[in-house]
Amino acid sequence: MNGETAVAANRDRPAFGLTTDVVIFTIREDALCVLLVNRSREPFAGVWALPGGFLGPDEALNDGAARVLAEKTGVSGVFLEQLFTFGGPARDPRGRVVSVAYYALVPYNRLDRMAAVEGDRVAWVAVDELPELAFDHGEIVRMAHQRLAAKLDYSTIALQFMPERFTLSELQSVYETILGEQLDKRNFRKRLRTFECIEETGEMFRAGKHRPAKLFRMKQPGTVEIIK
Amino acid sequence: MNGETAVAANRDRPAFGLTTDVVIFTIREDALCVLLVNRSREPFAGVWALPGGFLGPDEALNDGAARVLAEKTGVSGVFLEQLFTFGGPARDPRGRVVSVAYYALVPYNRLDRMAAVEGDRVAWVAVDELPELAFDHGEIVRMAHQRLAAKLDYSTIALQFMPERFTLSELQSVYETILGEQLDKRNFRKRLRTFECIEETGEMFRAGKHRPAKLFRMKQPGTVEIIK
DNA sequence: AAACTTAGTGTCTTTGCGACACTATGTCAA
DNA sequence: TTGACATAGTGTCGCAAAGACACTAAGTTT
Repeated sequence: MNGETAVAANRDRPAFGLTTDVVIFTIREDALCVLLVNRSREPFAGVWALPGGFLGPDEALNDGAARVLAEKTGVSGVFLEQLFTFGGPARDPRGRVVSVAYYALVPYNRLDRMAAVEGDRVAWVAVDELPELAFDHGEIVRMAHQRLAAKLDYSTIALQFMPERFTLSELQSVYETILGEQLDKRNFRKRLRTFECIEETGEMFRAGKHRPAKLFRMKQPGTVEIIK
Repeated sequence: MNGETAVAANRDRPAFGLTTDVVIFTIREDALCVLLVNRSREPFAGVWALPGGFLGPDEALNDGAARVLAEKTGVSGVFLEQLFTFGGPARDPRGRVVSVAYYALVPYNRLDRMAAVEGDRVAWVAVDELPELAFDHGEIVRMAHQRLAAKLDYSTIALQFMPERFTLSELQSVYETILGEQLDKRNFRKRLRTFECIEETGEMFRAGKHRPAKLFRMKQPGTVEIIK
């Protein structure tokens, strides 16, 4: 054994491999999508998996997840939260690897340059059209989706998908996409008003051959408030 | 380096120490208490800390937490859930140790034999009278308490503190202790009825010089239901 | 038997949530 | 220029859940 370890390992204190895997969500064409990577190496070569990587010896968990996010998308400063830690003894055939899973939300307008990065090895895939994933990554995505949907009910997390300025119809569409059901326009806007988390910009958004929509912005971008 | 490691460590895959620390809650004398251990060894010798231990090389995370719980309390089969993973690079002066924190709920009647175990080294301490704790354990307890209180609102988790048979007043007292506020008796019972998770046993409980109370039991002991 | 202690019960009001339909304002084509 | 079209924007009513609120019931003790 010739590598460096961050802590001395012995019988009482075994050493573990530690990775952070990140479920990176965005919304594309009215579908909730996650970023997948096609594995080039064994184990699971050729199989789709979550982006992830081994944690650096002096790296905080959050920083490791943020690094994975930045490496794959070039994006930073977006919503990123710890999801759950997966550590079954048999989850990685290489040996004992524990994964601290995170999930991130990326506004759809921040993926412009992503097309360049995308090749055969990286793809955005709708969560309801997932292929078989490597390791236990399918379970991780399910849990992340569930957590995200639950948070819609009691927080303003959906705003983390929005660009700086957006219309109320766009925001409603985000809710509908994540929840997988249609919402009533008037009830949706009534409830939004009670949150008091967005405000009019005074600008209008023109698209297509119809009435323009007011543009809104978050009052406190980057913060997620808990509702009620 | 002469110990066994569960995965080969090298520059790309550093190895980490991995512990499970468990916030063991119970309710004693109308106070929400956690089990603390007085550390006998450095680091933080003489300082109170959460019970915890290094994960075995072939041990699942849940199993490690259950083992810690059983070692300190002799109790098993109670509510035990993963809370959060703490992995700051400087949280343990010995080196890089990542802790997967769990929390457990122990019914107050299952601590009878605990007095024997208790000595200078182990104690139940009310959460609002915590001393300074080792590592980042103070933060872990705060997060666990917050999670527990939040779950009262949307699940039947409080029943996990109850013995097999209990009165409605006892159950209400548990809610009040965790939330830190008084509840209205009639509204409390009305809401309980809608959960449909407990039933009368037909027995009565006599205590003191007053009217006896009906004894109830959970319909499905050991399960926590999500409400609404 | 009177005082004491906790158990147990129902109504009314307020509030949040869901169902529901029409007008407003722009573009485009005839 | 006008009529057709497409999306933006707006308010009421009914119901169900939640909160405020006070008295009677059934034991024990003196």
